[in-house]
Amino acid sequence: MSPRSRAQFKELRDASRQKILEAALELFGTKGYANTTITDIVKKASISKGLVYHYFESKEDILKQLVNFFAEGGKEKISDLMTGSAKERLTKIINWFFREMHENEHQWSLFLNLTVQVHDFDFIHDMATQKMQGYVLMFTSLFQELGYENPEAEARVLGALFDGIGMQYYVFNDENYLLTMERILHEKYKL
Amino acid sequence: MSPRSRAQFKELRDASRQKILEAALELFGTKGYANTTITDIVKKASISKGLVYHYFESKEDILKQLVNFFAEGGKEKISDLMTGSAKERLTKIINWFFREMHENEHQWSLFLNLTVQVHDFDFIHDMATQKMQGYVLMFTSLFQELGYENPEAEARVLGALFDGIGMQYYVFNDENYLLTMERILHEKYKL
Amino acid sequence: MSPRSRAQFKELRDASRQKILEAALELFGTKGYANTTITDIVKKASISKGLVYHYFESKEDILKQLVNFFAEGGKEKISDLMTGSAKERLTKIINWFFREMHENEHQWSLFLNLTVQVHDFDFIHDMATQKMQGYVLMFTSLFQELGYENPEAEARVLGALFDGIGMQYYVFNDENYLLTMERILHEKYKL
Amino acid sequence: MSPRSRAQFKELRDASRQKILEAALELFGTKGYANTTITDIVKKASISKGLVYHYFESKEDILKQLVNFFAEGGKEKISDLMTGSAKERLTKIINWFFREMHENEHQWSLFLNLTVQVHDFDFIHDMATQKMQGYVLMFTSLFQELGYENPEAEARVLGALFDGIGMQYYVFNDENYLLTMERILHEKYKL
DNA sequence: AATGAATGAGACTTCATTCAT
DNA sequence: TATGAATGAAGTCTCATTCAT
Repeated sequence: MSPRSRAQFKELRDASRQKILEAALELFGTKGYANTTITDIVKKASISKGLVYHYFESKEDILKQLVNFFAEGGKEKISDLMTGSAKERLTKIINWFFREMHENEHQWSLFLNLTVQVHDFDFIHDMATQKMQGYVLMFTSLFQELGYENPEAEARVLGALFDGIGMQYYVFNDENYLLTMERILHEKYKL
Repeated sequence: MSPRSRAQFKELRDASRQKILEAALELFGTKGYANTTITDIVKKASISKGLVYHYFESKEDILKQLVNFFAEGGKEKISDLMTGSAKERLTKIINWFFREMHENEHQWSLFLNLTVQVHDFDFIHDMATQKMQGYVLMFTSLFQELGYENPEAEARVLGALFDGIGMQYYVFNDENYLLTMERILHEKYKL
Repeated sequence: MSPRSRAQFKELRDASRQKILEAALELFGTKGYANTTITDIVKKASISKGLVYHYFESKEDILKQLVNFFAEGGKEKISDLMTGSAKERLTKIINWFFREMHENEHQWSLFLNLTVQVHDFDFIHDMATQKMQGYVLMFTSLFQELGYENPEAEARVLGALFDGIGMQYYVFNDENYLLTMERILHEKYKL
Repeated sequence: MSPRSRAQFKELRDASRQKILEAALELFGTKGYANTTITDIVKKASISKGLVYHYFESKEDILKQLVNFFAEGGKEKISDLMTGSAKERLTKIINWFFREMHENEHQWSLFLNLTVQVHDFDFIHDMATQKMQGYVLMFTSLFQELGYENPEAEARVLGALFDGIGMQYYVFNDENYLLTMERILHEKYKL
């Protein structure tokens, strides 16, 4: 596991809550939500079964809180990237994407899992839709500043690329794939 | 009375098998494999529970046979696309991708689902890896013929784009998204 | 399989009925009644499932007819043994027991199986009880003629011995065990 | 409130495990393993279905643990019988056999059942074979000490007799049968 | 805040039996 | 007499959740 995801929940006051979320993140991300049992989580977190239901209403509630946590955190991180020239910002965004992908593997594979199960959880569907649309808007204005002829088209391409790269990384599970694609994107956008 | 003829029995068998596979495809594709129960399949196919096990060894066997069926079918279609000039072939491939996406929604969402559950089923992992690598090789030689400076990079981009577009279509569930992206790709590759 | 059990059902008119009973005998005897499925029987008999229910009302009915068949047959054989001097008769009976044991393995292991499931099938319980009591009576008069001090006691011992030997043969599954025990019984009764 | 203490939990566990094993013993013994359902056990033990799987991995595991439990217990008892003169020991063994038969009916009928299903469970076959051979060895040296002409033959006879008597008791289900046979054995061996 | 035993709905699967021809 | 597809009740087992302390 990467150093960052280890510490992701530090800000939470309760140690048990932290441990549950950490365990759930890794398990949901690797085995999938449906294939992860409360017992799995409990074992990995080294706490008792009952305690889970002290902090969370249900299994789905763990998922919700997990998603909310990252959704909140995501916003902050993204806004950090929005300073500097258009070129600098694009560079930052692309670098950020690959760094996140690499360092917070579980988080991203969880999101991939959830996205696919989008129709089972309304809150996921809403979040995913909003996020994707947000990215497109952001990228559009970026490519506009960079003088691209069809900025929205390029924004949509980049959005789809991010998703596609995430997916292929998940399947290949090969760090070199990430490095290759990062280089390719840098060249593509002349960064 | 004399028993049914061989042909009659085969008809019955094929019809039932077909009903089961069709129901399973739609359900696995929309709800995901894990969230689909045999009872769901049985209800949608309007048959009895026992009959499923007359034709399939297990729930996983239904999945395997579904995947095999499409994997076989897919090969033929793809080879049809490999004639004509490089530009024609690229056009055909892109058109084929969007048409398939649109017409065989359930099949593609099933593949998406499975790809994400790649680590649960070995046969899926193997198939997905091979398929992705196959596409990259095919696209690479295509872009080479088209005189692209870095054909492999462009091939990887297109491969990732297909996956990414598939994913976003799955989430948005909006036909316009497909139309938009198809137009964008045509412009991007000047087709 | 022994030559005799192959031909056991020859006297039945219907070939299919014969095949079903033969298959059921072997399967019930080796795997037990509960662990044998109609499909098992059908496969071994090379007939169709439906046909079983043409000849037999139910799975239990197959068992009943099987048991009846041997119960009837058994009576005849036994009465053949009841001629000659007491010593000759005892010799014949003991020889008969070991020969049957050896040649009609399936039949005897079926009876062993059934005896143990005596409480599930009333007709078995009745038959087993009667058979055992019949043997004791027969043996008693035999040992009386032979001048044994306590003929009934010796009869009960021999009855229990037959059952015990049958059981141990079933467990050991070793022909030498039968030979050894036959010799021992001959010596014991000075035959 | 504070959680239950270790000791309290252990008490709960032991009580439940005990209830399940007791119920299973009686049911497996009377109806047979195959004819006993988990629901039967659960009803007799007045617990929930899920709890069975909290303590046992599977239905077969219940059987295994039952058998192990008695196999362990059996060893101790047997060794208690091996003191004193040869005549005393034989007396003790025979008395022990009939007492056990009478007092632990369910256990012995379970063993009878299992012995007959010997070919379905490897661990049963091994146990049964070993046990039978062990008895023969023990009885042989005993009859040797007692000066019998052919001690091994007599040992085999007694071994088979025990099995046979057990079987007949199971069928007749009559206490008088046991009393009769016990008297007969005492006379037979002049105890 | 914490434990882990206990519950029960529901999942997958099996199989004796029936049905249509 | 014969076939084999079709049924559905019932079996084993899983697991999110609750309960008692």
